[in-house]
Amino acid sequence: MQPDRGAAPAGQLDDLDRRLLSVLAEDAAVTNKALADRLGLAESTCAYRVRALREAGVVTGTRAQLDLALLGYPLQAIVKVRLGSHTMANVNQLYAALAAAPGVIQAFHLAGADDFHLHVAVEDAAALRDFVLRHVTTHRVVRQTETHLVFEVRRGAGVLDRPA
Amino acid sequence: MQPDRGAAPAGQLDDLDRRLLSVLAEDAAVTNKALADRLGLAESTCAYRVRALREAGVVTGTRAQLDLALLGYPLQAIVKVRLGSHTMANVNQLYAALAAAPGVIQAFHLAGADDFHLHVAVEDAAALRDFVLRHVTTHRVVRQTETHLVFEVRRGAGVLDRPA
DNA sequence: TGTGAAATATAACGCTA
DNA sequence: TAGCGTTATATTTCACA
Repeated sequence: MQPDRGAAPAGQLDDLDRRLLSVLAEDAAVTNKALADRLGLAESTCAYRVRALREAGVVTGTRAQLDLALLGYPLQAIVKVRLGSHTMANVNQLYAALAAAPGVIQAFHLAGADDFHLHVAVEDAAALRDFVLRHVTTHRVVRQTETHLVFEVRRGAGVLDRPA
Repeated sequence: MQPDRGAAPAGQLDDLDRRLLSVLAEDAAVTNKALADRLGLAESTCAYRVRALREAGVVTGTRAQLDLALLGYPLQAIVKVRLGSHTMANVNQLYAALAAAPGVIQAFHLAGADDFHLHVAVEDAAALRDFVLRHVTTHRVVRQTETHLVFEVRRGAGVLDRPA
């Protein structure tokens, strides 16, 4: 068992870690050499820190980002879902079903009047209607839905670009 | 519901492309060899298709996914924003400012009563109040905001797991 | 589709401030 | 203790046949 050489524990991220994560959050495919050069680090140091961040669970994975319009799903919407009954079994079961519905990008479980917000991508308006009728309102526990067209989604600044 | 054929990029996406994208969407760091093995392709063929998808713009990039709670931002919220004036200049300028605000993960521009939904991650309740007061309500064009705690966010099934 | 050269990643080590 | 430079080894990528 290797004694850890100060592997960055989850609670103590320094500014260097934040800059590393900031780059990786934008482009996870960057090579270790390029990353090291960009931050003025030695390659060995850079590789070590990145691995430590991975092992600490700060980096949970890497995902390819897709152009949904090019894939044939140019229409996006937010579907607000309100329940009639809030037993834990109802909520959990519905949440799983909604998240698994085809076309759902993200499913938010919220506090407030709306129980869930579904961010969905579909082919066209007809497909959107079909989605709601088929995968949302069919559940008996769903009392009400409200669907809003998404004009545009932008990635935000994220949490890393803060003043240290 | 038939997906219309007009929306596809230069090369039509076949079922193989969808399976490639499905894997890459879950783990962009998968090696070409592993990806080829998993789909029963030759490595060179697999590499060629992935590159073609990249060049076609279907894959727009790869991003590291971070554990926001471990980073020190365990609280997430949806901030609904309503405007008082909807001139194009107002909307565009505000949208840019909101998306650039620290802590914003995603910014949705919507049709309907709410103009924007901001998905934000913050340190605690005080930071959430601070975020709204400092980066949202300070803009004169903002008429009203409404903030909802996010219990949980789940990744949805996405658009690729549909019946072909 | 297959192959081999070049690039890259990984892990270990001693050294330095 | 954290960073650096180096080494050796394994793996991956990419152009070309």
